[in-house]
Amino acid sequence: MKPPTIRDVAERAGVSKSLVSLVLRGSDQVRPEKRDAVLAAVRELGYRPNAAARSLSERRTRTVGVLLHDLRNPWYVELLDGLNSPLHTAGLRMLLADARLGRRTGHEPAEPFLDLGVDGLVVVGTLPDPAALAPVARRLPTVVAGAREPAPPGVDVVAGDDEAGARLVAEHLAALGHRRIAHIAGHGAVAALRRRGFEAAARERGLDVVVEPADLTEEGGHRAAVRLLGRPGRPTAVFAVNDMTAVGVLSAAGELGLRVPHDLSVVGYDNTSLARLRHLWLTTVDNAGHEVGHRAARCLLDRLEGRGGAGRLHLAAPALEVRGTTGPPLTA
Amino acid sequence: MKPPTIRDVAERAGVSKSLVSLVLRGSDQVRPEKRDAVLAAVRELGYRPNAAARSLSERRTRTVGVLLHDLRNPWYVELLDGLNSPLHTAGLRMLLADARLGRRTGHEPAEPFLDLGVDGLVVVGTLPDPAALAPVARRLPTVVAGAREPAPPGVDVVAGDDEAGARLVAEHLAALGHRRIAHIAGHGAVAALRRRGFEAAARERGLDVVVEPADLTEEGGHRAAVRLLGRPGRPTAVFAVNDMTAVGVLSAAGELGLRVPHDLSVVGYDNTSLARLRHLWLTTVDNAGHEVGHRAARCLLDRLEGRGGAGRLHLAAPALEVRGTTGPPLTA
DNA sequence: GTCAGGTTTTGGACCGGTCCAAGGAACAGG
DNA sequence: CCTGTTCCTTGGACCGGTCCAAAACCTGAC
Repeated sequence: MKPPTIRDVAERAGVSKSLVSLVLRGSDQVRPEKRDAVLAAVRELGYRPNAAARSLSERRTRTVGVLLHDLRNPWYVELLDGLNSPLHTAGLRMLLADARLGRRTGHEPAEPFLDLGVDGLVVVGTLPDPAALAPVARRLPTVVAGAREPAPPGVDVVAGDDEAGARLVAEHLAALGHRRIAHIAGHGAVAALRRRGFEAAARERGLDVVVEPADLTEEGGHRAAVRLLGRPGRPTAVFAVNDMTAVGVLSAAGELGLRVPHDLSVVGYDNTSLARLRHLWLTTVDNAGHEVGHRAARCLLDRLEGRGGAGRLHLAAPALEVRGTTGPPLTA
Repeated sequence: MKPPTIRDVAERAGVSKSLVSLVLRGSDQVRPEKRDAVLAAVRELGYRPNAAARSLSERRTRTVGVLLHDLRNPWYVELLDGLNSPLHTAGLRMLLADARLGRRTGHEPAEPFLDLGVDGLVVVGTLPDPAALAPVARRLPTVVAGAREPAPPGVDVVAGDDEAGARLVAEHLAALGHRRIAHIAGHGAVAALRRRGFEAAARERGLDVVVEPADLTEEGGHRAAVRLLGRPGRPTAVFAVNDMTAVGVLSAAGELGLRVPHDLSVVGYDNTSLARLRHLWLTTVDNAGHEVGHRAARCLLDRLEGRGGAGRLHLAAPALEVRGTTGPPLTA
């Protein structure tokens, strides 16, 4: 009835439990005939190693915790995919948790991971309270992926190069002939970088930039766009801090009777599935989520192998994804 | 250097490790002064129980595995939320895995959970291979949430009542005065139920129903809509099998010069965040994801407490969410 | 036939908890 | 003061693996 243990296997194969353990861990110090006997017994009994026992004695779990900022934001999906394959080939499994789901309980979101004894931690996106990460990072190899907030010492940060991505947008709009452009800005470190890159590149090209703050929602984008487009001397192009906000701009434009891209060009950021909807077909910036995930995994693996050192910053090159919401300005 | 164990705490508090264990498990058989001494020692040493050791000796992990069909489909987010709170109050943690991420390796997706020794399993959405669930379900209390495929014996199924939801749509369109309506159908058990409920309710009201097959993507919805709306005698309303498909219908309508809802009413299903975008503002059916998750959690908890029995089917009542894409037909 | 040297195999300690039977303390009644 | 209870504590076995030092087994050489 009870699942078989290594000792049951040993008895069946007529060897000691130590030998079974050796075989299961792939030692080459075992005579082939014994190995076969053990493997046969394993098969016959349907033996599965007990992960709890193993991690108890090995003092590691072969598991890394992945703390997601918010499952509702789908931009991280690609990142997870990139994270998964290097970890998997290294024999590590991923364990996901949503920082928001746990928050209600008042606990520090990474705590379950600490209790579970994961070997490492990947934080995806911006945490509600980045400072809370420090005590965890002291005990656990930690990598932050997709956020740019200042990280505790010894933590690697991997992210897309938001400043460069925003410059791509400015260059694209300038090349189309836009002279008067707006940026709908957000809060947080990532948004600040996007704004900075965009403003710098636009100014270098002598463009007029007006910045309007918003939160990172569709609603916020809509409100900001209404303010922006209702004023005299309205811009011919808008760069929104993310795709969600850009969708808000699109709906505001529609309500104001502006056709996109004829009367107004709109650019988002993140290349979420939203932007790929043919109904929206939003020009946006792809921030190389897969690449970010891949490099975050490599960073973590490095640290797990003992190569510690100070936290480094890795940036992946973003790419402009030109779709249907940008074109030359009306006056050009 | 090493994290403190229960024995370190015992030594510090001047008691035996057994007493520490009693205190930590909240026994009332302990004299208050000893309890305080133990708790103080725990605090001073920063002791955290070792989950691996605990599950090894308790023979359970206080963890349930949640197997997601596909992280890219966001409809399950609400469901997860509903799942989380009952489990959390029962002292169980959730462990997420994506069936697609692991599939590449050729392994059965629930296997990592088996090795990890989770106490129960929640399968969210339709699995690539439902039959693969049977061997797992024999070993583990299992609940399927949000799918309607036939489940192995002893597995509870919790889902929204898709047939009833689809009836709501038919009633809504009939009440608006539509007489000639179309359904864009999908594959799978859920899609079949939606189609059945819709057709039955429409026929009862003497409506003309034409059904067009599609896959469950935006692209598929678009193509189906083009076929449907290009023919003579086109319907005045379209009920799409899900929101994604409905968005495809919207874009097709736009390209054909049909205004929504003036020339064409469109209804989706799932009430995803997509439908809530004011740019789309899609009339849709909310399938009570939170409720489904909640009831799935209760089912699992019941089974964990030994109340086994045959698998039951629980249906949650869906609700129509009327937004901007439905209205009276032109001819009415 | 014995022995050195290498290869396989094994028993037992250990990882950090839980659990239980038995031991000790305290207190009431005789 | 002794005894029987009740209440609190404790030592030690156990969960199912890993790991290591020592034992057992070979092999070829002398």
